[in-house]
Formats: sequence, C-alpha cells, structure tokens
Amino acid sequence: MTQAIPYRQVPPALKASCHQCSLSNLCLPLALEDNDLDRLEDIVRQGRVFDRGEHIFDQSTPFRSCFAVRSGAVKTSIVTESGEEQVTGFYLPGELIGLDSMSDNHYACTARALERTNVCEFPVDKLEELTVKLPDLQHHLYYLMSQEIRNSHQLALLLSKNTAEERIAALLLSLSSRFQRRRLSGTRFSLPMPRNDIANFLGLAVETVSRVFTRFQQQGLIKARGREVELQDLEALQKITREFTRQRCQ
Amino acid sequence: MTQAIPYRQVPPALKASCHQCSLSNLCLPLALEDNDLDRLEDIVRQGRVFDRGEHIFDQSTPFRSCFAVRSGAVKTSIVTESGEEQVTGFYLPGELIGLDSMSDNHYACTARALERTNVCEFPVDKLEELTVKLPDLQHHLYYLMSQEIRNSHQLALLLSKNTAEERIAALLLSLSSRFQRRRLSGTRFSLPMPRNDIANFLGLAVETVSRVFTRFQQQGLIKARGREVELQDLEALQKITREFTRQRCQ
DNA sequence: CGCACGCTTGACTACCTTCAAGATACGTGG
DNA sequence: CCACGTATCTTGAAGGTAGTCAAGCGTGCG
Repeated sequence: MTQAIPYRQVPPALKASCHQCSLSNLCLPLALEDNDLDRLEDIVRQGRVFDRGEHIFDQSTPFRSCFAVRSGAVKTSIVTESGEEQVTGFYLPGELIGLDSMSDNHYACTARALERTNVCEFPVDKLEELTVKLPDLQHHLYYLMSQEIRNSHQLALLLSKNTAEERIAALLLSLSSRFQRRRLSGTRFSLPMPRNDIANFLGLAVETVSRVFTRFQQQGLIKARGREVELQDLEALQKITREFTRQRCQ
Repeated sequence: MTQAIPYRQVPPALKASCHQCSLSNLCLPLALEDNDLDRLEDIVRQGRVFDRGEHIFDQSTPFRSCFAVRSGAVKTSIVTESGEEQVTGFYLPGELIGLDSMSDNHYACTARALERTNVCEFPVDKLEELTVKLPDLQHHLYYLMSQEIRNSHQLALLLSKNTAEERIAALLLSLSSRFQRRRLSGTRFSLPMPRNDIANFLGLAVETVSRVFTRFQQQGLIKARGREVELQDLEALQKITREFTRQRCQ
C-alpha cells in the first residue's frame, strides 16, 4: 500500500517559490507584500516529501519547525502515556502544522502523512525572528494560532454535545468547504483518511462511523464507496449539524 | 449570594503596577525585564472589577482587548445558533482571556465572572504594537496561544475518550495544580463554578456530575460539601485520569 | 416563613460501544 | 495473472454508560 518511491526531494518543477505557489492565498504568504515575501522565501525549506504513513515529526522530539501542507494531507494526533491516540486534526494544502508546539521545546503532537504529501518547512527560530521584522507576518501568525484555538473549541463542542450523525455531517461539510476553497469540488471528493481516523477524531467507534455512512446513504444524503464521497444533499447535512461550522484558514 | 458592592474601580491599594503584582510570574510580565515592563504598564488598564455573573465581554461584539485575571475566576463559553452553550474554559488569576479572538474583529466567546473578579485589560492594537518592539513579549504571546491550543486539544481528548469519572478527576486535579501554583492549597479549595458549568464544560449532565461527586466521596477520594472540596487521595485520582494532565501557564 | 435556586437521588431509556463475524479491497508473492 | 493474506470496511446482536425525566433535599435570600 505504501509505494516506496526512492527520491525524497520533489522534482524541480514543483520547487517553485512562494511567489508562484497556488496556495499563497491560504498559507503564510497571505499576509505579505511582494518584497516581504522574498524574506519568507529565504527561510522556507520547500520540497520535502513524505509517503503515506511517514512521520513528518514526532511528539516529544525537539521542536524545530512548523510545516505548511503543499499537497496531500496530514493528520496530527497526541498519544497518551497509556498509549491511547487522539487525532487532533486533519490538514489540507495551505494549512499550517505545529502551532501547538510553540509553547515548548518539543512537539506537542505527531504529524503523519495520510497520503503522499509535499510540505514546506519553516524553522521556528527564523520564523520568529522574521515576525519581529514583519508586523504583518506576526499578525497573521496570531491569526492562525487564534484560528487553531477556535477550531479546537469547536471540536470540543462537537464532541461534547452532538450525536454521531451530527459529528459526521459536520466533518463532511468541513471538508467540503475546505476543498471548495482550494478550487476543488465541494460535493465530490476523496476522503484522505481511513474510517478509523475519522472515528478517532470524532470520538466514535469505527463501527458507528460506518453505520452512519450507510444510514446517510440510505437517506440519499450522500453517496459513498470506500473513500470516494459525493454529497448529494448539502442542505440536509447542514440541517443535521445544528451549529458546527469549522472554518479553517478563512 | 451576589454582594452588590457599589464601586466599579478597585481601591488604590489594589491598583498596583505590574511590578508589584504577585502574579507577575504567571501573567504577561513573566517574559519581561524591568525596563520593558514599564512599557507593558503603559498600555494595561488595571483595576476593572466585575461582579458574579457580569459579562467581561460578549461573543460577536467588537474585539478590543485581552484580559488577565487578577483575582476571582472567569468562565468562557461559546453559544451556538441553536442557543446551546459550551463552556470552553475556566480561568484563574494570572491567566489570559481572549486569545481565541485574535483571528477576528469580534470576540469568539463570552467571558463571565464566576465570582467577584478583578481583571487587567490589554487593548489588542497596543499589545500587538508592543510585541513588535519587544520580541520577548511576542515570544511569550506565542507561548500562551500555543498553550491554549494544547489545552483545548487535551479537552477534546478528555471529551472523546474518557468516562465521566475520568473527566471529573481530571478537572479536580487540574484545579488543584493550578491553585497550588498560585500558592494556595492544592488539596482544599472552593470550586469557583457551579455543578452546572462543570457538567457543561465536561460534556456531561449535571446529574452525572453530582453522582460522580458522591461516588468519589463514598470511596474516600474526596470530601465535598457544596463547592467546598477536599482532595483526600490525590494518587487515586491521578490513577483514574489515565493521562489527562492539563497544565496551564506552566 | 416561604420561595427559588442549586444540588442530590432514583428509575427508565437511548445511544453508542463492544464483541463477533462477514465482506471488500489491496498488495504481495507465487 | 491469479491466489492468498492483510487491512479496511460493513453488518448484526448484546450490553453498558450516561442522559432524561421526575421528585426530594438543603441553603440562602427576599
């Protein structure tokens, strides 16, 4: 299942600058003028590639960098002493990973590639230095971190107050809007993560996730075969999620 | 129970500077040298007092300031369109509120005083200006926001994986360590919040919270009468919370 | 004194989990 | 290319934890 492709560096074609990156309206460059963007490019390390299942960084190892997803998808999770895992987030292209680690010298979570994934690396020491010089970048970083807190609060809300159906509808809609923002279809996409991770993220058993998927399908809300999903009745799904709206990188 | 004390400003004695504040090892001053601290003092608005139940700020109103709890206790909560409330955090003296609002021009949550509470106000525009000039302060703000993300992830973990007993033991231990850090007793304290808020925060029904409290008492783990709590067997409580360790402002 | 609010306790119900087994898809090796 | 093995996903039945509904208790305040 894991295709062992030899090279670790992306081909030159992908090694474009932030200037040309299609994600510059989502990622860190969002905050910057052209000339300031050059300085961000000076510190970014582009073109790191991870295969499915590979660790981008590990919980409790020295914290060095934040990462922006360039392509592919990433999941972050924390592992407890007793070995339990909690998936804390799924990250799509243009989203930044590692912000929860800035309060320590060690990563607060583990980040794994859900599929073949290309990331840009921002060494924190240099990033912090740069934000001192570029107030806009500093502001944007505050923004992103604040957004991360909000998302996590929304997740807590979802976990504590909502039924299995509401949680799953919410996740589907969240993914939908995030794909759409990336100019992909918001109604027809492929789930980057297995049911297992969905279940873990939403605080459910895998079986429950599966059952809800089939129930949604029977009701004509979605069409799902494996990871391929088509949202057929967005309004009905929105009605199910009474409130949950996870707006990442908005 | 709510003593309506007329004045809104604290008496001069309390209106001390950050220099003399006993919380300077927890709050924002933590990051600063003496001379830089003066500049923080220039922007802080000290001595705002709120009675129990009063709103410090309201969700969706214009975001102007972050607040540090000086004395008392605060709860933050988000309200959904359908009117459901989710308590997102309890804040003790030295802790900073409003960080989740920095990604918007409006407050992301509502903050209410749980008892008579004294706060220090930091206007965000000035705070951001200042962090550009004081890299240590900027770093500390990153630290606090990151900590807030971690806490929220821990909460999500707690809500999705743990039983009612584990959640309540975790909350008691969290409060215990946070009181202790403030040089108060870690084994004998008064809960600042009603059962209702505990239940909401932990994603439980009030009745469940009540039942667990009595069960813990029968097992000799705690002694509780109303809001007065005495933790009698810390180790047993720690054993119950298999992993949850909420370290705020560590 | 009595009402109101917060807290406690009991009985019943429901949703989700757990356990178990079967189905499907995928990658590997023959 | 096919067969096998493994991982993922689905489906079914039984059981448990916490929720809901309802009532009683205690304290504080008007």
